[in-house]
Amino acid sequence: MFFYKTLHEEILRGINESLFAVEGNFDVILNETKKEFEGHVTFVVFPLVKQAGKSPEVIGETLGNWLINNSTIVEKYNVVKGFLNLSLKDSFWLEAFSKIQQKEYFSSRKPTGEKVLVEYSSPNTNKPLHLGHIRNILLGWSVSKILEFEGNEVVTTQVINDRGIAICKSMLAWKKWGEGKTPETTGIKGDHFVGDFYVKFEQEFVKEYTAFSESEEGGKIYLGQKKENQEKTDFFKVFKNTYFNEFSPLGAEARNMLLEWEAGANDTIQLWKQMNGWVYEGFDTTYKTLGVSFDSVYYESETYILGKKVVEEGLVKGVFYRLPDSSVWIDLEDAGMDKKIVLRSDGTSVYITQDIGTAIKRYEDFGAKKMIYTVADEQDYHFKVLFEIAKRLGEPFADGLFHLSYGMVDLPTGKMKSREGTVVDADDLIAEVISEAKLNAGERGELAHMTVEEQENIFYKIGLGAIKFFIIKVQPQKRMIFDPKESVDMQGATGPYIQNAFVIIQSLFRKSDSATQNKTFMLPETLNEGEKTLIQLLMSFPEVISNAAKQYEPSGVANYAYTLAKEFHKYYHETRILSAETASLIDFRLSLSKEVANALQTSLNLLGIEMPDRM
RNA sequence: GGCUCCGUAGCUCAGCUGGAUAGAGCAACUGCCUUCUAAGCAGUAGGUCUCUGGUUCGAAUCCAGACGGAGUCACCA
Repeated sequence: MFFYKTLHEEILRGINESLFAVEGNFDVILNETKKEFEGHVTFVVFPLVKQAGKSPEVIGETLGNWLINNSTIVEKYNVVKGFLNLSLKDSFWLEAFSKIQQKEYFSSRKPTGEKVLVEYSSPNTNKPLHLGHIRNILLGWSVSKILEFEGNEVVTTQVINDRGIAICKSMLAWKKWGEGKTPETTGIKGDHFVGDFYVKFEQEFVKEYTAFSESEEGGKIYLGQKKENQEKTDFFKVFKNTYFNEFSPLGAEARNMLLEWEAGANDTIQLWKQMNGWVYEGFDTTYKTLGVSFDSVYYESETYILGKKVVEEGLVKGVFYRLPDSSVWIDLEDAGMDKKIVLRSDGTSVYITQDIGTAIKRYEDFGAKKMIYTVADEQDYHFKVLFEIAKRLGEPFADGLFHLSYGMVDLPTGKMKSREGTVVDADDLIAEVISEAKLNAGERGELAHMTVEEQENIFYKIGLGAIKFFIIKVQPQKRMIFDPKESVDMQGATGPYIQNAFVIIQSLFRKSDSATQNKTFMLPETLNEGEKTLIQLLMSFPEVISNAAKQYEPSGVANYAYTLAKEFHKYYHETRILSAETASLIDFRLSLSKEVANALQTSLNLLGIEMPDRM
């Protein structure tokens, strides 16, 4: 609120001189005046009532009067109940505007010297990315951009779950039914290709399981193990996992493959590398389309051993303890959590062990004392435990760990379920929203003169702007309902609405007389309310970004950009810009528009959204 | 059951470091393109901010409890 520093001081002086002596540091809190009242800034006088010994109205009048006579900024005031509404002089707005025009205003802040690592995406390699990943990726990316803007040195990273039974299922299915096909020979994107074999495995497994449940052997098991009054279909719903592990030939083959992988069997490792390679190619395409990138990547197949050494050291320090069956634990009950296993009795590591190891490895690699994990809220407890363990191990980064938790994405029909085929695929969604942008643009005809390539680029920016804004405007901690129909909508509070405000401004500059552009203009003597509102919004830009950085929360930036775009649309409608009364007024309005465009573009860039020049 | 998160208009969401008569968008209805891009603007209608208590001059916002929804409490990840 550095624009209001002088006003703060003046109000404080006013209280001292017209009401009573202020003791200590009294906090003058200013609010923006609500639209339905006259004024720009409101000072609430209720907190002064007791000390002043006067009614709120009298205090407001007294202070307002004092400001009229002594303030360099306040032009008018009015008092409504305990609210002192202040109208500020045009000179104040113009001075503020000249600060906004300085180059640094929309550039990233001076380096803080702080290094921050941001983890996001972190998928499994057995299926393509879906809507849930998109929310994760957009959040993580946006937070990394915002932190970077605030002067932090940011390292983006992910840890890929590239091992385990899931990928073995895909591998087995490909081996059995793949007929040597590849993404190249089929023209299917690599991650989808591998995902299709995962689905194929499940289909074959279900066939096998159905046959089993109808067989004589299955019948015996049902009769022998069923609970009282349990229907056969209900029993076999629950029994599926046990069947996979204890009876299924396919299950046995898949598990055998996992054992071979762990033993380092050559053929299996080759196949594993081959299939994961296809998946990574597919992921890379999607990441590229989404406009995100990673400075580093960790693989669970490499990091899962890392934690073990740490556990051994922690045992010596007494942070962990070993049970007779040789499993290793940590007792977090005094911190309000449970006991947690960190090494299995067979000496292998569990999920959290890897995470401890990975965190330490990352600290060795990058020396970032702040690490942010973008992971869905189903893992809230996991990260609470992880961070507590880091603390007890005395890791230097333990206090800088943050779980950027976000709610799951639901569909209007309910939860996304891969088994029921209701998962929204990332690539499909992106394609859909781009073609919707194309459809809309076709109706408008603004782009008719451009080459196909230029047009495609614009549809892409608009489509991605729509989807990204739609997801990022919702606060992370809230579960969100994703309506595919709404997400491709480009009217109202959407990415394209904001892009449109930007595009209109670009058009103004194209149409304005180039001789008058960027010339130093005479400041107009009077500003209209729309101009003051825009300047006031531009003034709050730094605060919006720094709040987003402090809270690791980009939704405020999205909402800010929308508010600003809305005010601009309104201003544009009410105020003539290119045909203003004087040349200098034209210049001023163009300059103001330009700063609005800067604010919109900078804000949306921090959300990973690009601006088209036309649409 | 313990813990965590969520509950605001028909729907999707803002507002939450306490301030005025709780705001947008969508959907519905009315106007506005011979004037700078109508992906726009203006308007009508829509509310017991889940409920109950507490703190306060003042509570959607803070605290406690209840109700409803979700998640989690694995030698899964």
